[in-house]
Amino acid sequence: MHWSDDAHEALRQSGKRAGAARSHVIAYLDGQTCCRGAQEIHADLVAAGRPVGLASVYRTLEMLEANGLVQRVDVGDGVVRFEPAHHDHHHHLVCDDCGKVEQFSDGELERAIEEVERRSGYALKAHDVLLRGSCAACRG
Amino acid sequence: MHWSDDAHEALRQSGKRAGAARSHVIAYLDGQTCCRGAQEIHADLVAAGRPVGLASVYRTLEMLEANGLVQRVDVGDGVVRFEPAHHDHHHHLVCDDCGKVEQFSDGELERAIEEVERRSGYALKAHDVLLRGSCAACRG
DNA sequence: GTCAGTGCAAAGCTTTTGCAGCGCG
DNA sequence: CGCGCTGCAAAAGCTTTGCACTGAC
Repeated sequence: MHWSDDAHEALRQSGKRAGAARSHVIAYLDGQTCCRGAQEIHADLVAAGRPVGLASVYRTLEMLEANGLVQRVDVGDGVVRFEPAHHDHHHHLVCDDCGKVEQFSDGELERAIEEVERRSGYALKAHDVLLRGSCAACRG
Repeated sequence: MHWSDDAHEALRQSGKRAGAARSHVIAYLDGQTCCRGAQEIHADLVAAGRPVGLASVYRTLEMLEANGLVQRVDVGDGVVRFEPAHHDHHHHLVCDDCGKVEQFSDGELERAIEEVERRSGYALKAHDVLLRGSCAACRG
């Protein structure tokens, strides 16, 4: 069972119709390992010979986010990125020099966050951890 | 010793000149308890009868960030915020419903992050933790 | 056949940049 | 007095919105 199947099914059940643009965006996201921005998704799809309107990419991402199917990732460079809400929870490392974004995960960190969430008084829906610095390549 | 004194001193030592706009922005930030966006700073300064060009606010924030005097805070709403790089390290809780931003801090969380940083292979300069959800008021 | 989905283009925002002139050092 | 800081205005991105049309159901 792929994420794309879950996504299509969830949208169908919420009364949305399936169009070509949405299918292309969902298929594209399913093949990615980390977060992607709307412009990036649009450019890649056009390059792959699957022309999709930029507006449709934004609208699809908005819809996916509203249904909890993608998670918003903001690394602070003015571009909003999204990634499939997989089960393999992770966070991000950003290189301030070259802009590269990598992922990592850590159980101890998750436990600490859960504890904070419990005491916060908020009904929390998501959390993000962002580490910024210079990657090995840029340091050299 | 206020943060504003540190800021002025650090900028002076890095060969920058002091102008009215910069002084107003620094004084403003010194009186804030949490992060502020550039437009917000500009509007507040104008309202306070200290007219400052919006471009100067951006340029001052950029300069302060380059010198490590302010920390960038991005809560994912398309506005980049900044707050003085105080010694009291903290992170942020964002209410997705009303947009309110609060702060919190937790030693266990910091320890976990430090451990991840150590193993990352990056030369890390900063980290951020963002918790998103609904605050007590919006849940009611 | 209806109406949501799509694409294009225009508008809206925040942020950045160009440039003339003021003023700190 | 020179050069950096400032402010205005224009430009540059990313994102959103309006509108006519296509196509899913």
